[in-house]
Amino acid sequence: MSSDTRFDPASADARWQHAWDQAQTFRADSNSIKPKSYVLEMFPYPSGRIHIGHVRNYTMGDVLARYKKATGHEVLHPMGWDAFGMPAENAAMEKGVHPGGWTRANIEHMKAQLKRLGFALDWSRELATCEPDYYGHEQALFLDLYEAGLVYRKESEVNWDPVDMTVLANEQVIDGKGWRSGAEVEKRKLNQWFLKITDFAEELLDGLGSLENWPDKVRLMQENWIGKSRGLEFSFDLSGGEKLPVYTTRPDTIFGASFVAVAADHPVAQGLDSDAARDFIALCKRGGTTAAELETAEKLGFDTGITATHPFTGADLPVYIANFVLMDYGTGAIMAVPGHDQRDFEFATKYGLPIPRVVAASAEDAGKPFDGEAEAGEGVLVNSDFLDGMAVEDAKREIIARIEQQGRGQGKTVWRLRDWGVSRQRYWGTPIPFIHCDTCGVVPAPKDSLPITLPEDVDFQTPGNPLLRHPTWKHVDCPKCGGKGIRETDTLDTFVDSSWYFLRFASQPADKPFDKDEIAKWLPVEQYIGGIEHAILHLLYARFWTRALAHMGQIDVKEPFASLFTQGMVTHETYYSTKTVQVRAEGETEYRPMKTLDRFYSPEEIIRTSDGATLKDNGAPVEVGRVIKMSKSKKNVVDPDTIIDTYGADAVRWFMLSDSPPERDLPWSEAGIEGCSRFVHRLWRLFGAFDGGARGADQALDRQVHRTVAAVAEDIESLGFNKAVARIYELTGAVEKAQGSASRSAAVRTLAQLVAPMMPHLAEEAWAAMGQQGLVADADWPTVDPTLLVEDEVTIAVQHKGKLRDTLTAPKGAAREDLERLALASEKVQRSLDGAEVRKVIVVPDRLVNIVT
RNA sequence: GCGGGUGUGGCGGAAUGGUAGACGCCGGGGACUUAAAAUCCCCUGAGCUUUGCUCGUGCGGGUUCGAGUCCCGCCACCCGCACCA
Repeated sequence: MSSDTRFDPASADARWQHAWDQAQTFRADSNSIKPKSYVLEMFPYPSGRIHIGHVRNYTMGDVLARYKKATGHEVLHPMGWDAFGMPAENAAMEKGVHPGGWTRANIEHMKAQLKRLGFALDWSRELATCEPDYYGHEQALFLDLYEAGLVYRKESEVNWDPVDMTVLANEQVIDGKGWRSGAEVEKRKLNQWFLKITDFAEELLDGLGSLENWPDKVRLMQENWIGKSRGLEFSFDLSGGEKLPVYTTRPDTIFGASFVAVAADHPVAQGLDSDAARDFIALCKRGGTTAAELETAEKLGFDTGITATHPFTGADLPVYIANFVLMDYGTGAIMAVPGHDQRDFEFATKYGLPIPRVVAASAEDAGKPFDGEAEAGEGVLVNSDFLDGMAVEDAKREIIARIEQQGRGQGKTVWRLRDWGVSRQRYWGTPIPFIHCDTCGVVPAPKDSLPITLPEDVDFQTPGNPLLRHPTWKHVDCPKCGGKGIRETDTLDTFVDSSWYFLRFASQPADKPFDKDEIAKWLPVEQYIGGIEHAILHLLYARFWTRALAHMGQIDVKEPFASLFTQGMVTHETYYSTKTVQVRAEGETEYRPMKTLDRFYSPEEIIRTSDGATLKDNGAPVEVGRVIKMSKSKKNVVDPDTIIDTYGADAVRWFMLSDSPPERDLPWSEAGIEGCSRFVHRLWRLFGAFDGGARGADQALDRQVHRTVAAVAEDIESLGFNKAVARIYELTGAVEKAQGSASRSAAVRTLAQLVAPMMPHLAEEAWAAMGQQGLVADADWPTVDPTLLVEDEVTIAVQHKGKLRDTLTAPKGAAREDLERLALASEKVQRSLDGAEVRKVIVVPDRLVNIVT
């Protein structure tokens, strides 16, 4: 081949993508006798266009999948669409398009975009969760869970927009108001469907221990989320004569309780008969329902006038309604210990309640005042009668024992984890397969009536749930009594869809969700890759769903993802212009100029130089802002199609793998992708210099080639792509410098194989041009000769006073005494020593000598 | 607020407690060219009294012969918080 022919990505990409399709190179065969490897990336929501973050995610998985194939595995690497969800309904409302049409058009476009990147995917297993042949099986599984007693209904609160007559997602509530209507959001109670994830709390917690190949941080986050805590539940006697059960994880601090607080929904609060109390409860109901909002909101309380008797001191403690107490956790009522809980501290400060100290560093500190905040740490008990002097843990045990003796309560394990509410009052989701009948109650739909499909003729121009107001859809006969019934009009949370898609990828019979034996062949997923934002919800729900199916005997796997990797985001600089406005602060008479943000510009609108940026249109300078996650509102996005057009798929893929460690954020830069593109062409020139007939050996080069093959393999297996990239750069430089020889020719061919998982199009082109047989995608990973990995000479660092003074070369495995002698003989070392007395010499064989004076 | 993470040159980053800055980008200088692009070569943490020395991994302490790495205390930024996916 001619080395002056430039590599043309546009034609090569299409040619090889077509060749892989034709040969069905990436089709996974369940019946293969090879060891199986299931590589999976989190499937995308079809929002319209592939985001650069997807490109990064899927490129990582692709490199691993191609490498696994080269190392003799039968690889399952599928792709599909998490196709239900709110954006489709938003599009329907804004543009008047049907959610299904919008979603399917998006899928088609995004599939074409993924194909352009040359991913080694088995497209024959593609699935979309919005199609009845997927969600029909999901309905069947939901009915199975119901049979197993894992599904139930209960009242639960939602954000209600009184103008749009609709339930709002948390993200649709902005400052307590509906995002579209601007109306004040209310909390409203609805009967909703729940999955009993709490039945599996202990299992899900214990199971984390077996997930050694999950990041510690994700395991920790799930552990905290499940939140197992040992505490005490006991009852206060109220002034009205009733008993008020409270739950606390700090029973040791009971002598520090200075008031009692209940949630706004608590019966004690609801039972109050005064306008002031009702007003306060209404106030609590405004605003969002999220934990973050509740806990950052200003602490507010209402004194009910009721008092509670302290079980040991007999003191009367005031009972408040407090906006930071959650009805869903514990008993919905707490004993408040302001000295040792920050929320209680803030509340007590605001309402002038006492803040006694009951834990201190030592007994002498019993009278020490608080320094503006609660102290939640360890210490010994003080001012606590019979607990004085005890450590926190001992005091907990003691108080639980006493309360149990009194018959007033008991030690109790409480979980933070709550049951999973799966009801959504929306159209674009899986219909929940139940029928409401006046005589029979809630009746499961018969399995042979599945799939219960969504009606197509819906409109989104009127407020409210389209399923609820559809003229015919919900009317159906009761399967039990044959009388008039009404379909459930709630649909399932889209997290349900993503809780079993990895099973459907592995096995997709038409008549059932999956086949048990086929699941056993592929699961668990060997490597799962996705964003850290899914660390808790998606991954916990998928683990739960898998365990629930195993519990019912439908599958034999308990943990779906053997190894998890969470990749970082793709970020980009922001560009913006400023304008000067005249402002006047309240009370000031003069206006003064203030610089403020005018608008953001997209990277395509500007020219970036080393010291700034200017507008393409008129050369006006713009500000270069922080490097942040790409987002449409900040306009700092790059479109994968555009960059593939310009640089080709391989340069884009290479960029995704270069520099930044995969778990960290990757800053996109024009200069960076230019550099990658240059490297693609540089490699192409090197491949052009392949000479199959060259003679002669170059042992140093052989060694480096084998070292690099071994290292790159290790790097890919540990997903250290940036390190693999650096090693390939190094080897490329060495091969370029080497004289012609058989070693060099072999090195060039090996290099093509090393880059094949990362730059598959270039590699195929080179492979063919070198006259190699078949596709490089089908070729075996180069073998490593272990004898070539052993070094015979090493560089020894010589330190004096812990600082490097000299380096010397010594044979590998040289004796300590020899190294010491060589080090002391060094002229530079002698100069540094300057006659000082050598007190000690530390020798680390093959590494360094440190001389201590 | 609670939970989790990150912090090393101009930039992305590398470094089993053992030579800090591999590799890439940017920048500077040179070669080739009528010229440009492309390509190739060299230099590139800071400072200084420059055969070399000192400082330097967010900040302040500590352990160690030796700390980017381990320990304690801070700061800044990022992510999650149950109806976004």
